[in-house]
Amino acid sequence: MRVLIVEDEVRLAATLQDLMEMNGYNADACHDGEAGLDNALTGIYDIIILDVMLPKMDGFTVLKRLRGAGSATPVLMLTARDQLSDRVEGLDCGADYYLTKPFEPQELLACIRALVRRQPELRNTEELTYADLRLEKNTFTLSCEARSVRLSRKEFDMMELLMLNRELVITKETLLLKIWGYESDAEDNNVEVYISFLRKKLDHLHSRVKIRTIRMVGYCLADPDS
Amino acid sequence: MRVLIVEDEVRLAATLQDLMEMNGYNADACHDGEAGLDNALTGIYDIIILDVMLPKMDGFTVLKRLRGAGSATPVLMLTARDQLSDRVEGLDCGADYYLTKPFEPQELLACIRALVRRQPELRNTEELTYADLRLEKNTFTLSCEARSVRLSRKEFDMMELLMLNRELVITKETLLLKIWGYESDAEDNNVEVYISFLRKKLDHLHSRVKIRTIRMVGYCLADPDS
DNA sequence: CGCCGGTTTCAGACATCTTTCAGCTTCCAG
DNA sequence: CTGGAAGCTGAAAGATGTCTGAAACCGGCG
Repeated sequence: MRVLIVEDEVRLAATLQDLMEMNGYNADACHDGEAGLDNALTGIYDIIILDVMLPKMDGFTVLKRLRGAGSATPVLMLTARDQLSDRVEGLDCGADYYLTKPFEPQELLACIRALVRRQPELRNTEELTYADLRLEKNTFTLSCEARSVRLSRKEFDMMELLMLNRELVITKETLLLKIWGYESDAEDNNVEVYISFLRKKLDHLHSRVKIRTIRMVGYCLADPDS
Repeated sequence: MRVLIVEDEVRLAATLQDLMEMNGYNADACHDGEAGLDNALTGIYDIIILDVMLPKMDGFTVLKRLRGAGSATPVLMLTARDQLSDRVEGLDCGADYYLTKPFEPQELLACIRALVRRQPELRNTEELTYADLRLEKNTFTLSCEARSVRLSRKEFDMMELLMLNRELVITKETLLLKIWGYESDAEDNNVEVYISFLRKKLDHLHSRVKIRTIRMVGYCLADPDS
């Protein structure tokens, strides 16, 4: 789960980023509207936290452009201004939630949980299942029948993406962006290595699920018995 | 678009109902938790506006039961209480938005628009069919009845062109240009080799579709049963 | 500091796709 | 009927993409 934070107060942005990461999200931050829009448009984020007052381009404009480009990523607007007209404008531009500073970390987290819950594909159930596999989100544990193994952070992220996509192919590019982030210099081989780790663990679990390679395209899960 | 209003202050409920109807929604109101839950469970509502303090069953309980019953209808919680713990509890029970009284009608309407705006994105399962064949674009898979084979990149490109052209003859030159590109030194024989690959795979699929050769011109698909 | 789990890097093995080529068949004109 | 052009196809070589074990790296922790 990857969160983009667009907030010009660098210290607050850093605090938010820490808060998110402490709670199991991957988070990137940027500090002006243009960068925010660019990053948001990559489409790799599941949630965007957007300040209203920003250098270069204000939050409303960012939001309008983002929606104009067809993105449906949930956006949580964050601002010191508490005017009614702002809130209405924010919501009508396509924001999904409006939180006014100062706010409690707990409230922000609750909002995010609420937004995530709304996205059917990302629904934050405690566990995710596919065929004979069960992925427990809170313990990073993958199990099959009685056996189970612990996954590392990146193994988990990758398995989660694969399980969410089910039999739909997911490209290496997408995996790279969603797991390593847009400003990482990781390359295809990193994905391959982690796919290999996961296959080893699937083997060890004696799961019937396989990770299928679609050459030149990407990967997807396959359940031979279905 | 049908809205359910669950609010014990009868006058406020009536006002809300009017507000909704003035804005093009159908709205029903009820005044205690039990009635609210019953109505909500009918599943006919697109949005539920839910007060927290209610006779017979409080709003949190209504919400929990509603979610417990598997309903995913967007819920906007409405209350005079502004305590952080309430807001967090409301959101974590499954509310989608939390509005505190007093609020402006405009804000309520904006929230509702924001909740309604969400719509599930369509799954992009692009496929191409011809007679008994199905070509899946995302997995490079060609199938016929229960059988299926994977195509390589060039096999896929060629099959796609043939299927797009249906019974229309496509020349070797076109195939060369479209598949190998303008400045490739591939020659006719490359096309022939790939046609041969495809024929082998069609055979293997037991498809009734044949690739017909038109001497000196090119190729096209043919379905003998049509 | 040294250990540890997690992550990244790298190189060689491996698999698959693509090209090439030679020998074959088919078609048709003379 | 015959020869040559056009088309087909199996095999092998060449190119490219993917897998994976091992080692290096790294940040946190005792």
